Formats: sequence, C-alpha cells, structure tokens
Amino acid sequence: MLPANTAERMCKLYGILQSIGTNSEYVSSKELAVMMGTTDHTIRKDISALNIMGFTRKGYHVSELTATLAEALKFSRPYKACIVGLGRLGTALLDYEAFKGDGFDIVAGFDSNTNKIERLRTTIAVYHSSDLDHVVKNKGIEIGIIAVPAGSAQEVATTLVKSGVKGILSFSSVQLKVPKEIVLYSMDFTSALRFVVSQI
Amino acid sequence: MLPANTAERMCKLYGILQSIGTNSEYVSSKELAVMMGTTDHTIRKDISALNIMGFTRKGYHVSELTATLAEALKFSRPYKACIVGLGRLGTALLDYEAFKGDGFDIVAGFDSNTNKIERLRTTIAVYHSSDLDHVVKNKGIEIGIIAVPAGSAQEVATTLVKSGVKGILSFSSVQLKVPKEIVLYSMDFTSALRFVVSQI
DNA sequence: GTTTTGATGTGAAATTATTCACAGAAGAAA
DNA sequence: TTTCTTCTGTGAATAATTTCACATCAAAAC
Repeated sequence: MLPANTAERMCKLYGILQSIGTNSEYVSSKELAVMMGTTDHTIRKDISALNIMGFTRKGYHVSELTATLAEALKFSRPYKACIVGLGRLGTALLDYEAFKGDGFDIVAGFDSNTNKIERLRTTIAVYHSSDLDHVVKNKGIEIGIIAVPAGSAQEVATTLVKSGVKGILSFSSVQLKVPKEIVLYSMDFTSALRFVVSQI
Repeated sequence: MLPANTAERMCKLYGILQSIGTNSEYVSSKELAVMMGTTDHTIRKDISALNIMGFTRKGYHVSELTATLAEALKFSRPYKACIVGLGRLGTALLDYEAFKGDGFDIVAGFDSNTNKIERLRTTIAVYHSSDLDHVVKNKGIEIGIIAVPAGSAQEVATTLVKSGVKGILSFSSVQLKVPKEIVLYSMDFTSALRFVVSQI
C-alpha cells in the first residue's frame, strides 16, 4: 500500500486534477506543487509510487494521471455512504456540493429525532436511527459519516461496524474504538482550531 | 517549538484532559493512550517535551498537566475568531457547542448575502462581507474561519490576512496562498472522505 | 521491612518521510 | 543539426517521528 502521507496528499491531488479537467493536457510537478502547497520534489516522489511516466518538458498527462490515481486510491467505482446525525453539521454535509456526483453516493441520512426527520427537506432518504443497522445492510452502505453529539458517537460507530460499514469519517471529538480492520478518520474542529492557536 | 505532530496530538489531549476535569486527580499514560487512540510510549514521549514530571505508579497530575499544556499551546488567554461564510457549514460552526466557552470567542460572522444576514438568528454579530476588513481590525480578531465556496476562498483569505488575522482555519478545498508567517490549517471534507475510501 | 508491582523518563534503535542532487530525456531555439 | 533549456525519475542523504527497552522510582501488598 501507498505510504499514508502520500495517500493523503494524493487524495487532495485527485481533486486538483479533476478541477484541471480538460483545460490542459499536461501538468508539471511544479505547477501541481503550487496548487497543492508543497514542493515539486514531493509531487514527483509521490507520483513515482505509481506506475506512470511523465514527459520531459511537458509534465504528466492529466487524464492519464487522474485515471492512474483513481485506480491506486480505489476510486474506480462509487461508494455508498450515509450520514448519521442530522443536526446543523449533518444537514450541511447532506447537501455538500463536493460530495455529489463524484465517487460518493450519499444514500441515506439518520437521526434519532423523529420530528427532525419529518421536517427535513432533502432528496436523500432520511431514517430514524433505529433503522441504521437495517438500512445499512439493505443498501450495502460501506461508509458511515458520524455527525452526532459526543455522547452517542461511540454507540453509532459500533452499530455502523456491526452493520458492515468498512470505513468511518467522524466529526466527533471523542476517540472512537473500532476494530483495526475498519478505516477510521477523524476530523475534530475544536482540536483543529486549537492547533491553529498553538502555531501562532 | 514543539514538533508539529506532537503539538497536534496535544491539542486533542487537551480536550481529553478537560473532559476528565476533576473526576480524577491523576491519569496514567496508558489511560490517556486509550482515550487518544495511540500508545503510552507516544503519550510519554510527547509529555516529555513539556517541563513536567509524572508520579510513579500514579501517572500525571491532571490539573497540573492541563495547565502546563495550556501554557505550551498558548491557550492561556481566549482568542477572538470570526467565521466567514454563513452557509450551512458556517452557521453550523457559529453555534458549534465545542467552540463555546473555552479558549475561543467567536465574535463575528460574515456573509456576502444581505438577506441571509437579516434572516439569521444568532447571538453572535453578523456582518456583510464588505465589512470584513473593518470589523476584524476593530475587534482585534486574530483567527479567521473560512467556510465560503471555493471560488471566493482565496479572496477572503487575502482580506483576512490584510486585516491582521494571524491564523486561518479553512474548510475550503482549494489551497490557499498566505504569507508564511500566517498559520494555515485546512480541513477538506472531500479529501478526507476520499482518504477513507483509499484506505479501505 | 521487604518484595512486588505498575508507573515514569529517556537514550537509542528503527522506521518513515522529506529533501536534495543530478543524470537522462526531449522539446524549443538557433 | 546542435545547443539550450526545462522537465522527469530516483538513489542517496537528511530529517522527523515512532517505537523500544530498561533503569528508576515509589506505592501497595505481604
């Protein structure tokens, strides 16, 4: 497997390549470095982990690089995901532009508040949390996005794992315990904000 | 300065210590490791960068460790922050529980849509984006949180920097260009989701 | 009082990640 | 054609980070 940091950078690179689209046929490591906020060394080193060749004085073939990256990062097919917790953050994610269309299918939302479920207007099906297990299994959802309050995050994570989810993106500040074969990535706003302060 | 990774972990550690509060007087590296999702080695190594001593067979004195961390991470005073972009994500952040009360003062919100500003119900003052520069300077805001669409993120960042902000937390997927003395931390949901997929 | 146990603290080793340096390739220019 | 220039590719050097191992300590148990 790709080194973790390389993979993380490549996920960002993938987004950048998509935004380049067909606007240019080639892109150099130097140009990519600017768009990525790294150095051209890093770009080339990262790409060297792929089985791909750039062209002298031209750079990399955008569509070829995109396709190779997609394969390396397993984006070759769309993944079904769900969002658990439809508070402000959860609903923000529900219609987050960037999630749409490309690589991910947000196929369900869950909340424990029945009123909230009824009030919500969205094109995505929403369910009560008690249906989590059932719906995840039925729809073959592979990724769970956790946007519930800290108190219920672990419970949700456990249910998601039991229902067959393979990866979890958590916005909760609590450390979730999941089996080691489950991919877990946490984004904690408060920690991030603290980090900014600490680096000032 | 603390190594970057250490600082990042410590920001999380700080939150955990706060949640322990006065529930227990001491906490061991092993216990912290579980709560952090790392190893006790790492915890001890990180703490060893501080000028603090644990107690044999007891662990670290919670309140002492908290205070020392707060100093090392510069949390000794609250920081004024603002949120630019009051779409779903921005408003979610506006009343994000965890930001409240502790270490941060979200003192302003900005949006370029006048109607939205008028409709919003919040205890935090909201302004039109054209007042960004003025308000940031006047209130002495040091941290900017960017939650605007990709297209305007760079412009907002530039304005924030010009207005005297020292740190930026960005939720935009575009790479922002800021002077190197400005602290920049980016959280990109789409990249994160992609990363989860890539690690499955 | 002595032994056992369960902690810390830290130098050293191992691992991982980044940066560098430069050979090689080929488009562009002369 | 020949030279100049600008790009890649990668092994090597460096740097950063994590992991380990174990000396040391003091509370707890006996």
